[in-house]
Amino acid sequence: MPKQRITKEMILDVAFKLAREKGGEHVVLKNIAAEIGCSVQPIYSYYDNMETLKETVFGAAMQFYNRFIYSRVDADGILESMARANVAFAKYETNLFKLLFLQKLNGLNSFDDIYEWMGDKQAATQLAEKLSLTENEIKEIYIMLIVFTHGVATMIATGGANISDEESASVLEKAYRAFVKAQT
Amino acid sequence: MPKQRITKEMILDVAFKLAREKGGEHVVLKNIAAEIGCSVQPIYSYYDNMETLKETVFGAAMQFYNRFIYSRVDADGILESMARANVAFAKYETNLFKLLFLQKLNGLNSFDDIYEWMGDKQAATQLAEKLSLTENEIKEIYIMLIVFTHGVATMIATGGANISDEESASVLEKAYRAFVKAQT
DNA sequence: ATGGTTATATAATATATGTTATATAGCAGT
DNA sequence: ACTGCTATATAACATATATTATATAACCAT
Repeated sequence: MPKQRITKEMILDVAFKLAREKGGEHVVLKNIAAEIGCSVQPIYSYYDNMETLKETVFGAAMQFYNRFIYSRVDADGILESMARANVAFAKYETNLFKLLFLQKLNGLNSFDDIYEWMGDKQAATQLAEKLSLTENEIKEIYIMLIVFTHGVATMIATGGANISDEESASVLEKAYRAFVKAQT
Repeated sequence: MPKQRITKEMILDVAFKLAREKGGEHVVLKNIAAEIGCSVQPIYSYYDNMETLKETVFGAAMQFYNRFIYSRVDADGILESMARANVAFAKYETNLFKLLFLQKLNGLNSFDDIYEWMGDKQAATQLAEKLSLTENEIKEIYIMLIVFTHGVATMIATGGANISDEESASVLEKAYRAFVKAQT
């Protein structure tokens, strides 16, 4: 049999690159094939249909997001750095941000779910000691800050992204301090 | 000439209803024609192309949004009621919320722009007296609350909308108090 | 070297959308 | 009643997408 010129990885890489650089709506058969320089058959030999390929791209985007955030988390100032990282993701990886957080539904049912879903429990415990607050109070602060951060991030992602990093960092800091102060 | 059976208003009404009840992506030629029970010609006789019709639908959605919000604004507690109204819009008019705030770009460049764009100046002046704060401090609170509200609204609109009105009202109230307290 | 397996290419098919061309038929004015 | 204008219908055309069918050609085993 002839050796394979196109691998499953090549297809996913190109599809992900399209999603990242042009937006999720550009992840279509002909664009992928054209970018690789092949026909549509290799794609169908690895993926049953476009649907499953797009799901794989979504998973890759989620993985990319997690690495992006964790690479920017700072041990002192966990919540603030995480908030800044999320806003940076919305600004510099706008297409992926939209794909992950503005299109797909993830079925949250309460704000506690948000904490479960996004929360980093270890960080919460550490911070409770540092600020000498209860874990429940930290949780409260965390949820409030996540919601606020998501507001900033969404506005940046949908608004054309011209708010400077300094300005968004400043507003995040204000929100964080306000939420901490409120627990007094 | 034969009397016209289909009016421009009928077309816009049906297109808007589709956007509201099924989502913006369902505003397509055949759906509109099918819903009215006519061919595609009347639509083209009133609108040059689908693009302009969709822009008109967007405008109608914006008008609907403004009425929705203003009908729920309460004279005492302007900011809180406006925040709750925005979250209610995201929950009960999810399709329109997505159309207006999660898809189109509106080109904001700074958070001051947000204030200019969304802000109700009169409310700000009144509130400044009531809380005996400067207008700049009110502006600060306003911007922070708008961002927070947008975070809640977006999470509800994209997350499947099962957070109760009480829970979201409670979290909005907390945020408002935190932002007011921070100006002390 | 030859034949068979299979990776890939080419091309056909299906569906959804928008747009335009042609046909029909209802009403106003004479 | 006839003529002509025009609102609407029917149908053709164009494009974009996914999917499937058929053809080709490269490589391994014999």
